[in-house]
Amino acid sequence: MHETPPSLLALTTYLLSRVGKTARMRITERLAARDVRLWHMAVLAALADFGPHAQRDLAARLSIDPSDVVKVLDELAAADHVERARDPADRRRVVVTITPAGRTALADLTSEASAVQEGVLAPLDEDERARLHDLLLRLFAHLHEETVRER
Amino acid sequence: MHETPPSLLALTTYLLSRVGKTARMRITERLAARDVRLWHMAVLAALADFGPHAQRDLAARLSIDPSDVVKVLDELAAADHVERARDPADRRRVVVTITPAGRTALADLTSEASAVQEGVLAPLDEDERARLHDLLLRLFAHLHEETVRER
DNA sequence: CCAATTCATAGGTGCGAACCCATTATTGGT
DNA sequence: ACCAATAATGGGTTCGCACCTATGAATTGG
Repeated sequence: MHETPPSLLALTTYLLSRVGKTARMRITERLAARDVRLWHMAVLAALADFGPHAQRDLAARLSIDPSDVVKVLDELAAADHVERARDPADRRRVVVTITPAGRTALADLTSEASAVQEGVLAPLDEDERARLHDLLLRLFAHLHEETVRER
Repeated sequence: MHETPPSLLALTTYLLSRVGKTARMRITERLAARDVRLWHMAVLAALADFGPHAQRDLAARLSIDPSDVVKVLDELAAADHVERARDPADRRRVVVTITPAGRTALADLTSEASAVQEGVLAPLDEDERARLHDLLLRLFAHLHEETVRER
C-alpha cells in the first residue's frame, strides 16, 4: 500500500528530484541546529575556496539575489565568521573576507554534511558512490553551463 | 567568476539537491503550462498503476496530507480526469477512479516529463543514463524504506 | 562637472508546499 | 442504542525561498 507508482519510478528526473529533496531537507535540518541555513554555508565555501569577494561577485557566483546576500552576510558577520570592509579602490564596493572562526565553522558544517551524506548514500559501496558523483557532476556542469549562458 | 566552490561540488548531496531542484523546477514549469502541478500527475499515476483508491489510501501511498488530497482531487475531478464515488461498503470512504480522459492526460504529462528529462540528461549516453537510474532507484528505495518504517 | 550607472542596503511581496484543526457523516464495538 | 474512532472536507497558518523596488553613496563617461 506504500509502493510508489512505477510510472513515476521510471522517470529519472522524478528520482532525482525526490532524492535531491530529501538530501536537501536532511542537511537543512542539521544546519538549523547550528542556526545556519544552506546559503550561509555556500557563502563561506565560496570565500574559503576563492578568497575575498565583493558582494556583487558573491551574488553572481552563487546565483543569488544581491539583496539576499546582504542578509546572509549580516548574520555571518554577527557571528564573526566574515569581515566586511570598504574597498579603498572603489568605495561603493564592500569586500568580504572569511575569518579563522569562519573557516572553523565551515569545516564543522562540512563534516555535518558528510554525516548526512553517509546516511543518504548508505546503500552504495565506494565504487558506486564515486560513479554517482561523477555522473551528477557532469549533469551539474551542463546545467550550470546553460544557466550561465542565458545571461 | 561563475565557478561553483569546489568544497560544495565535492559533496554528492549538494549535487543531488542542486540537480534535483532544477529537474523539479523544469518539470513544474512545463506542467504549469497545462495548469497542472506535480501532485496531480502523481495522483493520476497512482490511480493508473494501482487502480482505484480510497482517498486516505492515496494520501498514505503518496505521503501527502489527506486534506491536500482533497484539493488536488477537486481540480482533477473538475477536469474530468478522475471520478469520485461513495464506497457502498463503507459510505465514509470515497473511492477515486481515473477516467479515460485522465489516462490520456497522464500519457501527455509523462511525455512532457520525458522531454524535460532529455534536456537534463543530455550529457549522458544510454549506458550512463541506465546506470544513473539504477543508482538513484536504490537510493530512493532505501530512503523510502526508512520513512515508511518511521510510522 | 553633470548625468547616468553601479553597489550595498532596507523593506516588502508573492508563491508553493507542508501542516494543523474543526466539522460532518458514517462506522464498528460494546 | 450509544460512544469512540475513522473519512472526507473546508478553512486557515506558517515557512522558506525567490524576487522586486526604492534609497543613498560613490564612481565613471561624455
